[in-house]
Amino acid sequence: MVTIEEIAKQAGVSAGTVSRVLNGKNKEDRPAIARRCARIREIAQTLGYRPNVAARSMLRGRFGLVAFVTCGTIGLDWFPHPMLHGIHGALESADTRLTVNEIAAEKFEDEHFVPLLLRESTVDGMIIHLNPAFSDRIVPFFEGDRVPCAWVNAKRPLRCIYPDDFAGGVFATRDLIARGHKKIAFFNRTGLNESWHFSESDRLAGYRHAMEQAGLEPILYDQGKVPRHELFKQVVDRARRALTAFGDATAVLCYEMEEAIPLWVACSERGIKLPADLDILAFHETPIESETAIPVRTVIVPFKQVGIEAANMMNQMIETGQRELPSIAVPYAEIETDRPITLLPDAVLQSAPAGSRAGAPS
Amino acid sequence: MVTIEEIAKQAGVSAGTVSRVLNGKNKEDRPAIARRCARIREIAQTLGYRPNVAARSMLRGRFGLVAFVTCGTIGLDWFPHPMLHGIHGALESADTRLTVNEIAAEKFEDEHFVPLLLRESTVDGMIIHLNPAFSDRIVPFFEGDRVPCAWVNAKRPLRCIYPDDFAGGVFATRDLIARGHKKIAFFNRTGLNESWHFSESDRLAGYRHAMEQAGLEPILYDQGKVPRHELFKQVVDRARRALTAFGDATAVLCYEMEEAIPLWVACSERGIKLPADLDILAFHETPIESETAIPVRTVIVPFKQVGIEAANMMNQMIETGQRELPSIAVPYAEIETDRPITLLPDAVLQSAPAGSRAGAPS
DNA sequence: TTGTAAGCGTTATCAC
DNA sequence: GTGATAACGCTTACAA
Repeated sequence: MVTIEEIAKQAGVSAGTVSRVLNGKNKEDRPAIARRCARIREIAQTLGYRPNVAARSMLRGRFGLVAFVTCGTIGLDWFPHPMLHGIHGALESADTRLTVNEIAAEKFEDEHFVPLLLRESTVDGMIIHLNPAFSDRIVPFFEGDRVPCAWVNAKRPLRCIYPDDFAGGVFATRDLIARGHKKIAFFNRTGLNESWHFSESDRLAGYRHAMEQAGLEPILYDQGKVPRHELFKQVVDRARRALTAFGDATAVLCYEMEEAIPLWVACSERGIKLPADLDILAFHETPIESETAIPVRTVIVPFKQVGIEAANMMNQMIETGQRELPSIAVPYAEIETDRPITLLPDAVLQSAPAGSRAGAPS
Repeated sequence: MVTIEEIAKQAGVSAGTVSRVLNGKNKEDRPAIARRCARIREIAQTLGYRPNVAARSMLRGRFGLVAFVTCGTIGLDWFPHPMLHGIHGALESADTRLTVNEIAAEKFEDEHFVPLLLRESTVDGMIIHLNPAFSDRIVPFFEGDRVPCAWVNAKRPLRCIYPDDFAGGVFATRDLIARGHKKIAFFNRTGLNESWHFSESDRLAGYRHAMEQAGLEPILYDQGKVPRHELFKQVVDRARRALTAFGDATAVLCYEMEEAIPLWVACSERGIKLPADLDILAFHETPIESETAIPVRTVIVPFKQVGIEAANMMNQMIETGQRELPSIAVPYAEIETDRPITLLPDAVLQSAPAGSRAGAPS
């Protein structure tokens, strides 16, 4: 590895000087000096010098690294990909790196379990996605830590960033109303008095609110209490019953894609054409139609923005030391029919010319 | 932050001693010594000591960090989630951390572009997922680097780890044959002499091979050259034409989920019942039926295993300095109808008792 | 603007 | 088994 020392030797100056020049801490106002600085930079470039982050971290007392923690179980360690995207982008803008840590929640059953992430000191903060299927009891484990936490897709007064699902329910319902629908149903995942995640009851409440404001009658199907482990079984059966319950509705707002697709299956069994006979709108992180070719419109859950806000909050906590930041409900803004996938035409990319970057021959 | 120095002070020993004890480098064979060591550990525990990874890295000359690089463009920065899972798990077993770096491929059009990842020295290696939509010209950019690379889902002689799609095609076709089918079609994404990714031509070749070996006639639909940017458009139209071309086939093997769903749409338009009238089998990373409720069986692409092998290869490169490792084709092994989603019953998790881990009050 | 030197937290070496 | 001490690569007073 190329060190500052080597550059210093080649340039015939001291390490401190190289460091200062490379970090732009010299004015370089006189030509002779400017030339020398240029030479130093050139040598660094030629040698392929890259500052050693570990050394820098020690001085700064910061790692420049934030963890994205997903806390689920195998097969349930799901997180929305756009969220990762948002987090990554926002951290990058602050020259911060991102490390990903999957933690199987079962492991916490062993009370002595400490994840790798917390066994050593490596990160300045943690952005945590606690899978909705898990109990909140893991929360204090992380909240009690010395390293600051922000929580995505969770809803508590402090340090949480989540989609504003009540507003989302209103937003989606108003879209259907604006399209001229009067008989609009809502297809829930669980029973109407149950909720497997706050997003479910919030979207439903938003729907109810918007319907009431418009003087329309809510149309619902109450499937009673569905045990957690049954949630993803017999979905088509439930969709068939729901469709019957919805009667002459002309539009259905679905809690998620997992409701929309079985509903569409049920429709196609009965010869109901979409979207002509029934306008299905569903919440999902990416446009359902472009993923599945099924003609369903999608209310885009703003997970990317959630990620961005979370990363920004994290940066703020790190910069200021503040921990008591209020939570953020991120508004909904998009309804999409199709995602314009832009595949690049056959060859757009230039290969990077050799020597165009810091990395040099080994 | 708690340092070794503080522990040393409290314990009345030197820093070196604390380090040795905490790293288990003492035999601790005599009771007096064992007791002292225990006390040191206890103090560390109470103080919530965590070794500073940056300091450790400097000594070791290693970061204990590997990057997963996804090189695509917004909306195309896709990678299979199970792969991340596999990489994460295998790295964790080697006490190595994982950092994720998304790089928008367009940025390479600027020849001076250097991603954050390569501007500083932070990782011991890079596992790269180059989106199939991109040109291979980015390859030398990374391969020329000082930091070792492994490539996932790419196919070259060295340092690549990819699903063995030829064998996968054989595997899937034989499954259909074993189920008694004789008229088995293959539904390709592009024209038969085109291929947008090696997996497409390999699966097709595997299918052809297995059919031939069984003395069966391949049934294909050649859609001619589909321009890249048209690939994901008019998919249902193409599926309708394909279905017509397949004639009296009783089973169809699809290149991917994006083929299977439109095909199913086309079937349902014509009143063809699945799986009774037509047995659809498709390649995908996770079971299609549990994701979409559509009755299609899935040949699981072994991306998780690809991730595991990649991480292992990376570890080996780091350990041994070897760079000329031969590529690995990972075999197919699973066909699934449904994924058993195990949602935990309502409360399984114990909250971690305070003090059960290194982290202590701040 | 420069060189010198101290120091970040840890580990390894070497006498004791 | 222990305690000094040096070293890892870098930044930053401080004095020149």
